[in-house]
Order: sequence, then C-alpha cells, then structure tokens
Amino acid sequence: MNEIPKISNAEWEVMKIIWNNPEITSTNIIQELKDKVEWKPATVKTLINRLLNKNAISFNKLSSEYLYFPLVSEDECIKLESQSFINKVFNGSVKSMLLTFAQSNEISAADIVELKTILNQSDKKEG
Amino acid sequence: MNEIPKISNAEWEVMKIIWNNPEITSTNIIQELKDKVEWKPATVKTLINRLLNKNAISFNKLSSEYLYFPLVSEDECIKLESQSFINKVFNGSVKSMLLTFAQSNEISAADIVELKTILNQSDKKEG
DNA sequence: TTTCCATGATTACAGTTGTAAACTTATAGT
DNA sequence: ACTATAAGTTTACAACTGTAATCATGGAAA
Repeated sequence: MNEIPKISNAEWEVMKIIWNNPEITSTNIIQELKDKVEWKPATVKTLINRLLNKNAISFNKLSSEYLYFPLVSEDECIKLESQSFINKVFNGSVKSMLLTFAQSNEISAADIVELKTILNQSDKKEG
Repeated sequence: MNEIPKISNAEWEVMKIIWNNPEITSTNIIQELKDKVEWKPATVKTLINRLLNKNAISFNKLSSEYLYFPLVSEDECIKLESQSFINKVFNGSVKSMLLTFAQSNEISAADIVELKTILNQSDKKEG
C-alpha cells in the first residue's frame, strides 16, 4: 500500500461515509453527511478534493458524476490515528489507555461483560 | 473550572511535563523535553507562551525565572481528548474502541489479566 | 441549438500549528 | 556602574484546517 496520508478531523467524516459506501457520488456523500454535520455542500466538495489530492480516495467517472472510492483502508487509518492518540495522551501505553477507559464511567455494565468475553478469547489465544 | 482550551500535539508534550512537575522553570521544561523531542529551546518557549495565552498554564515569578504550573487538570484534558478521538474514529462508541484495542495484538497477556481485574472491580461498583 | 443547472475545480481567507529567530529587559558578575 | 547572559516576549512564515463562494464545463431541458 501507499503511505497513509494525514486525514484531518473534518476529512474523517467524509472518509467514514466513503468506507461505508465504497462507490458513492458526491451528492450522496453530501446527503449522508446531512445527518451528522452542518456543512454547506461546497464545504464537502472541498474536503472531497483534499482527500483526492492526498490520495486517500479516487474515483471512476460515471457520466458527469464521479463515483468515489477509498484508496486507504479504514483499519490502517484507525490504527494510525489510534497510535498517534495514544502516543500523545498516554505516552504510547495502550494498557494505560485501556485502564483509564475501563475505569471511567463511560462504559456500561453490559459493555464490560462483552469486553471481558473478548479478553477471555484473547487469553486463550495467547496461551 | 474554566473552559478547557484546545491543546495541540506539540503543546501536549509540554503539558505532560508540567503536569508531572507542577512548579517548573522553562529551563527545566526544555531539559525534560530533550529526551523526547528534537526541539530548539526557542520552540519550547513558543509552546509555553501559547499555553499561557490559552490559559492552560500560568506562572509565579521566582526571581527572574518563572515557575510554571497547570491551570487545567490532566484528567479533564485526557477526557476531552479521548472523547474527540472516539467521536472522530469510532463514532462516539467507547465500546467499539475498547473492542478494537482488546482484539489488537498491541496488548500483552499480562495486561489483559490486569485489565480484567479492573473490569471486575467496575462490575462490583455497577452492582 | 441555445440556455440553464449541476458537478467538479479553483480560489479565498482567517485561525491554528510546527518550527524557530530576533528582540528586550532584568540580573549577575566584573 | 557596565556588560554579558539568560529568560521572557514578539515576530516570522509556511503548511494545514475549517469553512465556503465562485468559476467553468458538459450534459439535460426547452
């Protein structure tokens, strides 16, 4: 794969739409974003263009409209973004990050049960 | 408390030093950062000044030097930064974030045990 | 065929950020 | 008392961001 470009906050909103709809027109991107943000169509077009310039997405011509698709994988981007967050805030310690969240009250009892299930599976895998 | 200002990546490095040393001179901040980053002293001075302007820190005069101290709590900043990260990358779902990390191989078996211990305590707390 | 509209492309513009040099002023040493 | 030094303050400057208007062009409608 190519280098993963730096994707800004606003651009992330667009990327998430495109990852969920791997061949989508700008009109539809604008439509999908209506629910989440208060951006003028022109703003979305700018973001699409910046993502094109960064080689984060590309397109196929469909008549006069374009069908946009991602050039970078969501997983890669999540991994990169997470690393940079954890480096900044938790000095690179995933554990320290997980502990902070597990201790916070941002997570429900049900979530904890589910998380423990996942952790048990990890346990088995590790030995 | 006041509103928490937006703290940039570079500024976070300075804040972490100050949180760890709640009364520290700029000379010492520069010293501490030597290990982590390759910034000229002038760069650190700029960051300190921006943090002053944002009211993230303040100082007491000690002779000709200043003793800097935080005006915003580390916990608050971690919480804010985490929220913004989770909103951007995981559409606001803490659970989805935790699952991603618990499943990643970025975390050791020992960490998992520890994490489960924490989760058990949370369990009790929740009822 | 001419015109209008939609869609992509270009331009705009201020604020933030990374990165740092230059300036100023007070203090410490001579 | 004078000077050098160091700490704080101001200025610099390009890239990136958020936010959008305007321009241009090709196809659809009349």
